[in-house]
Amino acid sequence: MRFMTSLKFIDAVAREGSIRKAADKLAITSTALNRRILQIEEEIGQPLFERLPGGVRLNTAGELFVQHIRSQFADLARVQSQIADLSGIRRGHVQIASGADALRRLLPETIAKYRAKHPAVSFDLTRCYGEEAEARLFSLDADIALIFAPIRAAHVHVAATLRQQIHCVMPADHRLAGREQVRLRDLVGEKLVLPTAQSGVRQLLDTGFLRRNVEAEVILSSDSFEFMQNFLHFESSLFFQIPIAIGAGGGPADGFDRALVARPIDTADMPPGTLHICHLKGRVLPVAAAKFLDNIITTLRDTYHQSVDQ
Amino acid sequence: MRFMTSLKFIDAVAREGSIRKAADKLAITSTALNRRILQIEEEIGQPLFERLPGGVRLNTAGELFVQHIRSQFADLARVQSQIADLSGIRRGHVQIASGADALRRLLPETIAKYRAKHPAVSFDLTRCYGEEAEARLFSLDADIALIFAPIRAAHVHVAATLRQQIHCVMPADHRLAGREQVRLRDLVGEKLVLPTAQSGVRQLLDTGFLRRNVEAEVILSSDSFEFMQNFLHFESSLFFQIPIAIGAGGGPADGFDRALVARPIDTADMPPGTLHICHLKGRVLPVAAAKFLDNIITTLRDTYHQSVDQ
DNA sequence: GGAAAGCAGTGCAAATTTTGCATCACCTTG
DNA sequence: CAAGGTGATGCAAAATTTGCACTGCTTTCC
Repeated sequence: MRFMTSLKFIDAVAREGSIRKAADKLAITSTALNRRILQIEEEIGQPLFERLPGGVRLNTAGELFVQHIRSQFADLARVQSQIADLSGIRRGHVQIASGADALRRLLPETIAKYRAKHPAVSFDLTRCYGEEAEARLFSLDADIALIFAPIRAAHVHVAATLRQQIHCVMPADHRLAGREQVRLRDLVGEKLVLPTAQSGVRQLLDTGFLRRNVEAEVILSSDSFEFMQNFLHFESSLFFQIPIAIGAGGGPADGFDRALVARPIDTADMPPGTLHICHLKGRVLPVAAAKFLDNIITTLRDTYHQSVDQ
Repeated sequence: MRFMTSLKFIDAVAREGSIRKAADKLAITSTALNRRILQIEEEIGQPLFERLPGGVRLNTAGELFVQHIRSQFADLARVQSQIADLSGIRRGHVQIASGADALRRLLPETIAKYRAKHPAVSFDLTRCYGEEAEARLFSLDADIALIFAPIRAAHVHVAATLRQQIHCVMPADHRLAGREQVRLRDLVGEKLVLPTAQSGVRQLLDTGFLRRNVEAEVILSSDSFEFMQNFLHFESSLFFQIPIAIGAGGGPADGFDRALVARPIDTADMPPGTLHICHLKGRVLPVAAAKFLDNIITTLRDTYHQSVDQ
């Protein structure tokens, strides 16, 4: 997109915090880049960057302008995707910010299914926690966010929600494996492997332990579900997941080998958490992203036979 | 704005319906313009214009793209205005679509008052009827619309409303001039001068006559209030206006010389109409426009001692 | 039916703009 | 005080954009 280069350059400089570094990334000389920026600043009538000894930084005007630039890019992507759709070819790029939960089963499955129908659509998956996901929606670095945590910011539009009870994952021969449900007090004395504090699952668990006055023996915190799951094979312990991470649908490879089973926490001890499927409020998504969002929602509805929309 | 030229060119061609004509307006050769358009079409990957024997016309993709372009321009204007505001200087250009009513007194007064405080803000006033005003908001050719008629389109956001009773304007020595209010049946046998059919005032009057079964003798229809008012000096007749057009506040020149008086229609015969002060839904107005909108609303509130907001 | 006038598209050379090199002035860090 | 980082600037080369002359097409008007 020739006519957007100057704007792209400004965005790059803002991100890098240095004209020379940005020039390297953009494969031009710093002097050319410098002059483009000076020219635009002159056209705007005011500087957009503060010149610091170690580089440049956006000033207030620059912040406003860069935000404008980014929304332009996002809107251009939307228009392009819509135009491509006119000729029957769905084309585009979908950027998703998601917690680790949805990245385990839900997104791989849903994306593969979608790409089977529309191979010209590419995806970008970024794993992050609630707050960062919201920030990514705002900075237009993400089209869609899947957040298993309360929504904080007002600028986030929740397209759908899904209630998910936390499950306790344990070796198949564990004393609790026979139960239909697990009570929190059953976990006393058990060695627990929990997600990091930023995770929505962890926050729910901590609240539950606190309220039920259960002393949890946390032997390990990790942000990797894969690590935690594999750890169970070496040291007998418990970890926790929500159904979308387990793949309750029960596909060919359902996330667990035979040696592990998942049992839900009793809802009396801990209410289900909410998975939020979101995009930026007021934003019209590119066709590819909008349709993929629909796909996620119908997939979830079909899999969990729950009302999903909001 | 160097970096917007290509987009400005496309917009111009779309408006003119011909590359040559647009080139004339833009003061470049048609060949240069032609090639810029071909280049952008190539970058988009699809033609934006249909080539007709008599010129060019946007195709579906082009419609989408041009709409995107226009929203970009509008948003850029917003950002520029916001940046200018940062340095204390309010700068900008406010585009207003308004019925003839508000153009008589309300807007001249309000704009002059605003410009006294912010002389770097320029204005563009376009007189038009409800439907066109809504279209102008949508095509971003207007920031603000003042419409004395029902709002039809869903994309219009009504920032404020003001109830306005239609007044009957007559020579000061007319037999009805003594009344506090005028009933519709009093108008039987009178020679009436009415606004054109598209006007909101006319539509209210027609409805009223129909409902009260009054045979109105319309000797003249016009879209010019000034013409109608002056006509009364030559042939004794009645015409109709709403308070904002008369200047109920009663400034130094209150729109009428001594020879004319205005009396409201009895609300039992005809409910007051509604003046809608609108902008495009979901749009963030440039600072200059947003603040001017506030000014209109406070002016109206102070003048008419009515609750104005909605 | 044919000429005239309108339109968009194209090859080629001139004009303009953008780029890169060398270099300056400035600041921080060691 | 030197070294290494930053953004800014003069000048010539490279790249792009522009304008002219012209083509091929269609409609319109005589």
